[in-house]
Amino acid sequence: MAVESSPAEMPTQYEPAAAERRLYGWWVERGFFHARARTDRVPFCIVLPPPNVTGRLHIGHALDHTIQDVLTRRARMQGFETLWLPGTDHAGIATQVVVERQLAKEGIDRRELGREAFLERVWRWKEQYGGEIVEQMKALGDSCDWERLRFTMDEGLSRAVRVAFVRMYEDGLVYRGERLVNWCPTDQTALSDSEVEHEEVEGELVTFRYPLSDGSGDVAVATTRLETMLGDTGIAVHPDDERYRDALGKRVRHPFDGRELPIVADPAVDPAFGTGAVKVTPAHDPTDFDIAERTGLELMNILRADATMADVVPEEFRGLDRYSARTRVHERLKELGLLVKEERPYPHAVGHCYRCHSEIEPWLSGKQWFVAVERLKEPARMAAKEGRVRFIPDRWARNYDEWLEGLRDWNISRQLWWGHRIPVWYCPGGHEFAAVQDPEACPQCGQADIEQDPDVLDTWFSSQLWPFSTLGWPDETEDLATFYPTTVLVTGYEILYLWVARMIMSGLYLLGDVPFRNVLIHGLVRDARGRKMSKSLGNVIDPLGMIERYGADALRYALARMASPDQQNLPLSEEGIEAGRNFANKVWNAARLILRVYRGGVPELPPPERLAAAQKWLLSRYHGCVADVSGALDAGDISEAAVGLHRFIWSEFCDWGLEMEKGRLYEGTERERSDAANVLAWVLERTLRLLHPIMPFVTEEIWQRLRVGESIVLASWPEVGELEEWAPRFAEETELPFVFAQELVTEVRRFRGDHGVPPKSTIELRIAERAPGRRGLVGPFETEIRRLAGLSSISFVEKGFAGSGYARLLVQGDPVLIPVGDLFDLRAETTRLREALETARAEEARAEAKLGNEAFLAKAPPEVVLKERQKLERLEHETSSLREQLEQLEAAGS
RNA sequence: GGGCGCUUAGCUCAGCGGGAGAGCGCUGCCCUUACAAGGCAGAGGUCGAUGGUUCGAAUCCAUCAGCGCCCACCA
Repeated sequence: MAVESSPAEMPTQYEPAAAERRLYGWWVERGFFHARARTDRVPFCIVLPPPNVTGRLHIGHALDHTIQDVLTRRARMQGFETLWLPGTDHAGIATQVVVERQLAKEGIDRRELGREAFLERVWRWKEQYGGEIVEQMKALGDSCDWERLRFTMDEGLSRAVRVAFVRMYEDGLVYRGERLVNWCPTDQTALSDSEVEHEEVEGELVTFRYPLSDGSGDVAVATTRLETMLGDTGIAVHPDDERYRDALGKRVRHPFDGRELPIVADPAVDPAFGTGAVKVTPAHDPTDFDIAERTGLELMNILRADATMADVVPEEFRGLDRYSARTRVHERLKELGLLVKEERPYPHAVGHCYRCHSEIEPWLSGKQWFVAVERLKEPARMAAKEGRVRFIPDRWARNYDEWLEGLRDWNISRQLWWGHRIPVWYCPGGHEFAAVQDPEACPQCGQADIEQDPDVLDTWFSSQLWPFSTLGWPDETEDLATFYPTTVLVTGYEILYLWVARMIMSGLYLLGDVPFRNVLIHGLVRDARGRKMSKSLGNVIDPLGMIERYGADALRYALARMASPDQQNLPLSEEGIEAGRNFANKVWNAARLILRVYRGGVPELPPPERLAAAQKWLLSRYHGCVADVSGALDAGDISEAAVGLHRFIWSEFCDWGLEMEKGRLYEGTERERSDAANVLAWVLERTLRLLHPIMPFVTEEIWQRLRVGESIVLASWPEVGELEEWAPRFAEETELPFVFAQELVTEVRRFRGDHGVPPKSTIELRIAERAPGRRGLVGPFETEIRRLAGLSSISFVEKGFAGSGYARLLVQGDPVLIPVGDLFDLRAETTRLREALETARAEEARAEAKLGNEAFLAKAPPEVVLKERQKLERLEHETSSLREQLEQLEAAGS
């Protein structure tokens, strides 16, 4: 799809919308993003953290995807066999809840519908909305291999889940047990520890008394969840607590149902806290559960699945929800005079459901499935310690390690319907077995009326297999052989434990190797759910709206610019995206200029002896840019790369590089024009390639107009070594003269501005040579200086030159004289020079003091001392010049 | 309760041992044939506080203050 339009047809403003759609479709059609498993190239692979199938792309995805696409596109240009594998997650709870809500609007409860009909509804929902996020990824420009698109409930991935489960089951790593679980009363399912978010709430701590049943007094206990006292089955004190020595073995009487609760001793009780006595509610508190196990206290489950009071509690509380029950218990204790103390507010952390945000109840929900993590965690810790998995930034490695160290068994059964059903069957004969294929009968006793476990697996159970299940595991596919372990995983830190750590454990266990060699962890964009952050920027930023308005490149640039690995919070504003849009437009217009003078084809650099100093300068700056960008990307610092490109393109290439070529381009000889055009096109073409991973569309759009190849997607990544031979020489040759030229031009422009001298009136400039060699400094850039500063001529005068009617500027200590005639008011300039003299003198004094310091001379490295000497020399030169100028001015003015 | 991070220009952040930087915002001038989504010039900071190490500290160390995040079964 070579672009046929000529430069003249390039509008003055870049228009992203049409270009993006056209280019993306063409890229996919040409198969540029498709990776081959049979390859001689070195593989590079990223698997996309699968977004929820029914989700919409939010700004957090946009960031995550931008980083991945930058790495992917660059790897492709570097010649790797590059695979970015996309896919979506069925997101068990999240999706089920959405569909349930949908049904609720129609007045239907999922239980009425039945499991199969309900699942049909979910699948229909998935078909309807499941593709949306894929389309949105395309709008962003994600260069995924769409031929490999996966979904966690695909046939292949479902089989991977079963194989993994069965293998772990048979290996004793998956077991079934009855323990307290984190129960969400709203979603009515168990959750793993990782799915519980602890948050501070302003609670209350209520202390009340249990009367001893022998009438010899009472025992005070405290709680933040007063309603749980209905399920108390004992009181515990520390075994060594003197205060309760006599109470041990006695009983207290429950004030509402008269049950007698034993007082037991357990070391888990902290005698220093509160009264030193703890009410024990084994069925509703993990610590209490453990105490009960050790001391033999009974379990009393007082909650129903929806967190209302069960029938075991006294009638007056029955059916109340937990909060009403709390109030009611409070009232009744007060009536009975058993309340001792109320502390309110009493801030403490309470677990909340990560999906619906209800308060979690520790609850006995019958038997649940668990993964025993003891044997999994050590290999995973070792892999990080030995560097087989590298975290970027590496401080996450420590968090990872400590999390694994404290990890407890993982509850994987969910009381949901949407998900991978647990592949375990039970037969009336009491046998239990796991199978990859649906069995017809019990393998032990042959009975046919077997029943499958009703629960489904935690979504993260399938997610943990993602880096290899997507590549074909458990089959030994070519994809798996080529691309596993993958190169890098890119993700936010919020799912480091939920997901990343588990992939490492399962990859090591099931395949014997880590799933990825690097984990690039980025910060969080202030997100769409309006989550905290006191300094909220206000409204949610919708990536798609931004793409429509400013273009995908603009959004990508804004995100890339923030994506520094060290940053945890990545604030994004619409102004930032606007800046991205402006940048794209800047590149576009630089290209417009060049395309007016460059005919297309592969640019060729003129031989070095034909290069103007300005061209050598530009080439050496370009060389620095390649090194910076490559270095930044190697270190995973997308931000650094984006900022470096912006600086080079805008402040160096456009502001000076292009401006300095205009003379040759518009007024030069035929050869000068052609050489200048080639140099500019050469730098532009390579710069586009450097920028392409971040801003794929505008770079392709321009690159094709340069007619250097089919697509920039397949172009090679610019070599740092390309100018290795010349760049240092160019830099050395041009650096000092360029800085002088730049300062001179700026000073003259400032002078024009301050005194209203219009750009069109040319100036005959004189430079008083104070030091030898100034002519040599001006020479290489003389024509450029004249053009940019609007000078008709530059001449040199002796240093004592004392003509009147001149304004006197100072450039690097050299007096620069601008003829201004008799009517010109020089007072402003005089003031300016005075101020300049003052600062220069202050700096001079500082340098003198430093060089007069013996310790400095003795201990500072020689190059620092040398630098300081040069600085002092320069300042001396400058102050004496300034004094002289002032004298001249005063003489002329008087 | 444990751990991590942040505090630099009005805003958002780079710099992490040797002369305070960027983007946006602000001020002035300019529709100069690449770009007004632009050009040119400019204003603006005792680098959170205190103490220490050092010839030299925004940069290293300690303490403190404020902010944020992660982890955590103290009623």
